[in-house]
Amino acid sequence: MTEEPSAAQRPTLEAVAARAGVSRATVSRVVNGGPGVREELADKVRHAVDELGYVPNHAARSLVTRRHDAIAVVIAESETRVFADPFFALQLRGISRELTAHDVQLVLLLTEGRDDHERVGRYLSGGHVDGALVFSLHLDDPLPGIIRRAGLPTVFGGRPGWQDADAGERSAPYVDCDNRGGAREAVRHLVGLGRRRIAHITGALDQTSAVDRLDGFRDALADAGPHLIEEGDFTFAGGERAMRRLLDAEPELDAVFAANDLSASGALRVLRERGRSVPDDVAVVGFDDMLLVAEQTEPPLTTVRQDIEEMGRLMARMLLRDRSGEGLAAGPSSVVLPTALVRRASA
Amino acid sequence: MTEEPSAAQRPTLEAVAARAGVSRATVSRVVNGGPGVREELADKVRHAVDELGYVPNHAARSLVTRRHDAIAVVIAESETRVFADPFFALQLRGISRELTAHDVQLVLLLTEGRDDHERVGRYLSGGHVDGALVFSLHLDDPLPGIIRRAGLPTVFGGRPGWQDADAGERSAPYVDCDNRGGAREAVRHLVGLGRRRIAHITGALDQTSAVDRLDGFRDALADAGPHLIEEGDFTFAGGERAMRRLLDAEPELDAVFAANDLSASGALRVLRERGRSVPDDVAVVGFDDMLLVAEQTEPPLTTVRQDIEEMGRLMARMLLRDRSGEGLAAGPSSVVLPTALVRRASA
DNA sequence: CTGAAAGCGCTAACAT
DNA sequence: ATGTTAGCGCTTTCAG
Repeated sequence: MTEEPSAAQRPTLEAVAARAGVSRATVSRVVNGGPGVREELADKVRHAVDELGYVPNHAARSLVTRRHDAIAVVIAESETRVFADPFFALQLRGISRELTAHDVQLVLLLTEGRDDHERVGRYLSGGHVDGALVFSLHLDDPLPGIIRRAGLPTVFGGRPGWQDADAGERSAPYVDCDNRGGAREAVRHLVGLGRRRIAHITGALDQTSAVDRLDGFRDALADAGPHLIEEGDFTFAGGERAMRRLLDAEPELDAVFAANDLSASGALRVLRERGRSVPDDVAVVGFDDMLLVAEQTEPPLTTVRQDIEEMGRLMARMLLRDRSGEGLAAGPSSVVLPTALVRRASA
Repeated sequence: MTEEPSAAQRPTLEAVAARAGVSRATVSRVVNGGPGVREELADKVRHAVDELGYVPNHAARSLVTRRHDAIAVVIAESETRVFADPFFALQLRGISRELTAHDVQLVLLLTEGRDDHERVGRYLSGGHVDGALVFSLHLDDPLPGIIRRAGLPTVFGGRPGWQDADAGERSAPYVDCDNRGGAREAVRHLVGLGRRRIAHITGALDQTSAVDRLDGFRDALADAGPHLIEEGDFTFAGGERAMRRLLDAEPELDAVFAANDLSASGALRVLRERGRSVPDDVAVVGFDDMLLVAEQTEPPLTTVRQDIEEMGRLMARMLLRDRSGEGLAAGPSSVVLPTALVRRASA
């Protein structure tokens, strides 16, 4: 009644050693692929391991090695966006793939606003994981500071917003796509189509991706009047709102570049409501190439593609490289991936 | 050069004890809220903890308590669906919320097909986590067996497909929504609208949710001819394909119930292509109430809502209840949540 | 109510 | 090449 019925006592290194007639150290060597064990003995050990169904105790191992073979993925995004947008899911998959290949576990930390930062900080400083992958920072986010103090190897997803000076000598490594270049290309495409009044629906401007895309827009259209730029927030509803304001301010507009596909999709909806045909009256370009959204809008969306899964994979790879002790000098400290314009029907 | 520059030696229980002038045992009691420590001493200890910035070493603790304060979330879904569908993201959020409240960590295990099952099984049996939440099982999935053998407390997301007999006396606890009842209600709604030729696009029939929804369809429409039922796979493309076949087989159909919103959305696209107006010519009902999809289709989708996030939260709660030793007799072993029809424009 | 001491299972020097 | 040994940091009887 008090005894745990199943989940019997798991065999220890000691038990394997006894069974194989060797010392614990030898078993440890075999299990961890250590060097210099006679093949004959190693075989015996492996047999004993199989027979007993031995699995190393991770806690005991961590206690001495101070490694955890686990990294944290922190998604610092609130309600609205995280899960309306398959973006994070794709990154997660990329990350998961890479980690799996290295037998490293993924601890997922979802934050729900500022209160959570403390909790996350505590966890990250708590020495439970070997590193962290941090996404979707906002400009005033306290997380980077917390992390730096914790001294935990970290790679950021998207260029962090703080000044490089703050970060000391080496700034934190990050992976991002070429937001500015992609935006520029999108707008140039619109210009090439002969559009003259091109508007922009921005993303949430407390994130560098939104700022960079806005910069790209301006690169291509230095003289765009302020009434052609309307702030959005990367959501569908934000896209709708922005599109309404744009149409009110500039009924003659003939193109719009939205900071992501979700807001482009909101814009499309408003354009339809207002009787503008796309792309005839108004051409629309998005950003992300989120298939679930871009392929299913009416009409399908011309957009700027970024390889989101690859970004995730890359982040994980950079973190693991760091972890394996290569440290400072190895490889570039940040990576910016190229984007590509994907033409569909909307522009 | 060889010294780790940051990440200095973290203080141990011992250090705190020395600082507070008490024994390790006392510090341990205070830190863990143990009973019977004089308030005066406890205060001293707490001060020392703060001054030193002491954080307990999790590995050391696990080693002796055999608890990990971590659970695994296993998503056993392949490429196609996991990340096309915000479904899992929502569940994850529900789970994360509940776990956070209990200071339990979430280890995410994404599988990529059968090869991965072994890896996941090994991890789950490896004694790294206190329990598991498992999603999206397919009928012939080896995972349940592996898990049962590992003797790990587990709650399934969605009714598992195996026969109860296999599972021994108590079958595995799960959380699901009332797929059958929801489907029935959807179809009755269509009938109430006066529709006479109602078709069904199923989900992937190796998952119980798809089978249950099909059963619900049949409950309401016992005499539906087989040419009115077309197999889909819960994807947009699957919905398109199925809709085409249905229209070919039964051009006169005036309604379709799709097993989820994504496939309903594919159906909508085909209906538009073929010049049928929705809902005038053909009424369409989906399942899930995935806002990203259902609110943005043209026209917006009438669908069956399930509270996905709540399902996640509930699963976590059930698992934690189990973990806290209440064991067998406490509470119902499975939960089926109600669904609700959400009327929009498509039916 | 508090302290002393015995491990939890494993790795990594250090011997041999 | 293999074995011996000393902890890693913590919880938990058991004495006092």
